[in-house]
Amino acid sequence: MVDKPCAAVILNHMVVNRSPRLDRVFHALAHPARRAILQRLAGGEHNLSELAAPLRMSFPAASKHVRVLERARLVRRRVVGRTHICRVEGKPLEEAERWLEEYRRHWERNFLRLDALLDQMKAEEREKKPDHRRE
Amino acid sequence: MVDKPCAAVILNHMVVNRSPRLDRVFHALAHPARRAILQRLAGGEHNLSELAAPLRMSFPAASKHVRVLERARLVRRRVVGRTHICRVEGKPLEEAERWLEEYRRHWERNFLRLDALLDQMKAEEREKKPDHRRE
DNA sequence: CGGTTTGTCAACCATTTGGTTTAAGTTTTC
DNA sequence: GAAAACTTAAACCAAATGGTTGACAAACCG
Repeated sequence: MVDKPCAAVILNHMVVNRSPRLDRVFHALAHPARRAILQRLAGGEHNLSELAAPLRMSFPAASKHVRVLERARLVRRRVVGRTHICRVEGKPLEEAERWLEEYRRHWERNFLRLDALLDQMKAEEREKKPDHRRE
Repeated sequence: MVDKPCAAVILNHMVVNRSPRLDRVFHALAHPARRAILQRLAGGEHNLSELAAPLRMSFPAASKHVRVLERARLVRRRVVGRTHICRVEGKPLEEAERWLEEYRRHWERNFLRLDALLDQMKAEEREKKPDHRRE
């Protein structure tokens, strides 16, 4: 009852491919303030005050953004004295990059296959044009 | 009045580095249903009914997800008759990948620099240890 | 023509997000 | 010990998200 036979093959990979970690990573990257924080941290460690200073928002707001980055495991903090020092973490980003890479790979492979199919159809049409079936 | 001199250099790149397109792309990728739609579309074109079928949600909900993907320019639709046929678009994803790549580059370069700094500090400490200053 | 398929729109709802302000908790410093 | 620095917590708010249902508009098929 699936719409098309070729769709069933693809369904192996999806239906509901839950991945809360990936959700959190992409969501964390979806806000300019959080990307700014990450870019800042890419230059080295900073505490919360330093991170919040250039952002045009209140300190608690910036603190919440850092917390979002932590939930996505993109940032880790260590508390030394009264300051909370943050640094970036690489592994979660790798997963996101891997998803994008696989997506692109799948997509480009399909394009090649589509080109081949079009060539084949063109060749078939050249040989026998009497058989006229739509769809 | 900026906290540290080295911070001012980095501030060129940020403060408020608005990029609504990037926001939309990452936000679009942050939901499992939308990633599933993209993976499905990576295998070829589909209309809305086909996209909505495997998703455990109402048709209008799925339609909204496709609309989010369209606003992010990750998906384009063409209307033929009563069916809306969707296909993936590659360029916006490239921008996201570029951001991730630059972020990683910046971050890894800093790690190298940090290693060099640690070596230098170790060497200095070896030569003259009388100067004992905390921080 | 009438019914079915395909899809949108509008209204509604619960939850999350992103922001604020004010208060409170720890360290450090003087 | 008092003040200042660095953060969190709590209360609150507006807007966005993610989902539902029901009504409607086309387009296709019989």
